[in-house]
Amino acid sequence: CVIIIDEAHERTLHTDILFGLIKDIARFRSDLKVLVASATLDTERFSCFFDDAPVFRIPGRRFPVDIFYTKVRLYLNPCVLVCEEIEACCELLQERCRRLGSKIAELLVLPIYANLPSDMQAKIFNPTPPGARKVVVATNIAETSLTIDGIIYVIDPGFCKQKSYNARTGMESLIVTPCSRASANQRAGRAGRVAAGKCFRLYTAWAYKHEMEETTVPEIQRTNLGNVVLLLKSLGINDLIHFDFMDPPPHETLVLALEQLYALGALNHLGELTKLGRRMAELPVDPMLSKMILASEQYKCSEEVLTIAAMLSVNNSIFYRPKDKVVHADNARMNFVVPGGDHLVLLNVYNQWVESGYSTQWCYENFIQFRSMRRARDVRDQLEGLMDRIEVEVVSCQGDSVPVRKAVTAGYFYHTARLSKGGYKTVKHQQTVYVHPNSSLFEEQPRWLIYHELVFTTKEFMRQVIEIESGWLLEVAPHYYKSKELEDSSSKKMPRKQGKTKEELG
DNA sequence: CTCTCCCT
Repeated sequence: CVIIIDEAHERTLHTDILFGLIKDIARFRSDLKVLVASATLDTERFSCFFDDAPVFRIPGRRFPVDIFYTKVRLYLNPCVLVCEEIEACCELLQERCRRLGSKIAELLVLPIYANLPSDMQAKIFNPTPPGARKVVVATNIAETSLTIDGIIYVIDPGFCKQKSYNARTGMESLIVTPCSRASANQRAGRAGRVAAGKCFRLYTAWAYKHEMEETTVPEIQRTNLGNVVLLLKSLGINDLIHFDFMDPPPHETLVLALEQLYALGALNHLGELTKLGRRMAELPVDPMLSKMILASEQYKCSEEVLTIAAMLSVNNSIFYRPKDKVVHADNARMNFVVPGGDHLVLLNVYNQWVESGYSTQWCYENFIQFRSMRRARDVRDQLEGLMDRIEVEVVSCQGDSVPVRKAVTAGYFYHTARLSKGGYKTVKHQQTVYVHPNSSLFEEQPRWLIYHELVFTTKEFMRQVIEIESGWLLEVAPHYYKSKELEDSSSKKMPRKQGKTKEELG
């Protein structure tokens, strides 16, 4: 039996988990052969992790790429770095071309990024007309995920946008950071696929050598580990603090994940998986989402909650808002607003799309991204298929929003915010947070809110919020909230302290 | 008063 782990250098969350599991299994399976394939040269790390496994070097078939550095660090126009980098950069280039007029040959400027509608993505593959040149302005989608034929020159600004996770506050953010040398080399390599090429790095040779990290920080060290911990527990791995990770995640991240799973009732006070936890682990989604789906059984609204879970899983890419049609797009979006909050708006969008017969035209007319809807439908189908296994009957609450909001509360009570004089504060950490301006509740400002996620961009924003009543918190999580902590007159609103230490839970 | 690196 042979297991191959390909693209190991990408160090995704899942390959890293696989490393740990396979190393463990290989110890008592002498018939098992493991082959780890990596495109980078840091083979020693992999070899060392797998008990000094032998290394084979397979030469690649690539053309040479000349690399040029600048004398000083060059930055793209600052506005390009601050917001909507790809679109802004395209506009900048096009404006320069207009000013040069007939002095230069025609230059096609084309953007590419994952959330760009597919028909616009397809343009980068069209053959360039004779005499013209093509510039593709890309995110790191072009670094790994797709290959564009005929690229001879690469310009590398030396930055990337990376997700980072703060386990103390449970907040994630996208931060522009210098990329690693491995990433820079991957980018340069894109110039040498069809012929000898050139790569222009907008930074100095010194910066490359001394300032950049050798490799990118693996995803496992900068993400929420809730579902990883639940998965490992369900596989019978109890001592996560001592699990053999190639690069262990921050201790606080593991502790927070354990703490949240305990609060959700997925783990008992010994850190063992409960019956509820076992059912939660059957669903390939984050623990809170999983708990929300399981709670929908009690409130007889699984039909609606499955849709909401699916819509929440396609991150913020449902509504299409092109720059030149902002007013139209915002009007279209307003037409979907229903009372109660964003989850119910998403439910409304999905249901109307179902009524349209899953129509592409309907999406186009309503400024909805078809690709995201199709993805939501796939996720929903997959989740619905698992309902049997976790013994949840698929039923509808027929338009009543209370059961739906209670089910959301049952999964997300950890994400409660309360309106006070200074604005919203999280109940857990008394952290000041803001309703995202895209939210349907942006102007309403209800007293009690549950947020789906907390993201830092220009401020600490709650994205996807739903209005709740404080009494529901007691109903769905009596073990977590005590009634007097929710009284309006009380000045301190703290959840009950959890007496479990990491040792007990780990 | 926003603003999306990538994938499951």
